[in-house]
Amino acid sequence: MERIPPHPDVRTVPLQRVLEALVDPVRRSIVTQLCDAAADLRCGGFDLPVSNSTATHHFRILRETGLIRQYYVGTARMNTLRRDEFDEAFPGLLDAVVSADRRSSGAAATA
Amino acid sequence: MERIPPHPDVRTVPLQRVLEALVDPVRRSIVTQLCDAAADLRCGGFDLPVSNSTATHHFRILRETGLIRQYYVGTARMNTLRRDEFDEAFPGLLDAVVSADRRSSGAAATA
DNA sequence: GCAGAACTACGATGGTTGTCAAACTTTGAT
DNA sequence: ATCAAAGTTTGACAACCATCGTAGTTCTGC
Repeated sequence: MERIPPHPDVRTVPLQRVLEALVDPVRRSIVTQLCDAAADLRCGGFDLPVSNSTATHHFRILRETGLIRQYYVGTARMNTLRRDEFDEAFPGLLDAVVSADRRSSGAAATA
Repeated sequence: MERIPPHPDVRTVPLQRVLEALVDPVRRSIVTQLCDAAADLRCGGFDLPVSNSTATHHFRILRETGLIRQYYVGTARMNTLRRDEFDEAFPGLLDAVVSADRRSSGAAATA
């Protein structure tokens, strides 16, 4: 039996849904961390300021928005960024958001 | 006496604020219409599905986010897109959002 | 000066949503 | 078989925000 609900076709996801997904700082942090990571990450492998149940909620929204793909490895739920598919559906958006997010988060020394 | 509150320096506006501004469909419609318009538009010149007072609310948020600049001409409040400044602060973001928005709104015939 | 046009400001309200704790499920190891 | 680990699900709660109507402000024209 499948433990993970089906992933949507990103091209059918409306822009509204995408922006609603990316407007939340926690979800944006997930996306950014996934973008910076060399490999896929399990849910518990993220640095998040919320409880487990809240994190689950955010992962679900990202999955339903078509931003991430989830799959199980043992008891660990892995997450991968659906970059290519998403870029095709929303060209330039992920790059712009993630880049701006990195500037914001890593804003410390500009000298 | 100034009738319009001061406009922020776009570079000081956090990404969070920008996304919160762009996530609202009415505000995104304002930005898109402004993008498509040849000249500046007065508040009453937009095609919006909300009351006047609500529209004012949205214009204020866009101004405070640094996306639009407002100025009076008689009794008419004019609006202009701060494209260059915004693009410098958030490269690629406006383009990605407006492009995707146009695809969504104008989605009718693909034949 | 007065009327009207064009917006804005002010409360008030309703719906949405991010948050948590507690209980549950599934898998892997002992 | 049992136990722990890793997440999920459910229900409840609080905060935020888009929306509206009404009243107010500023300018133009007569």
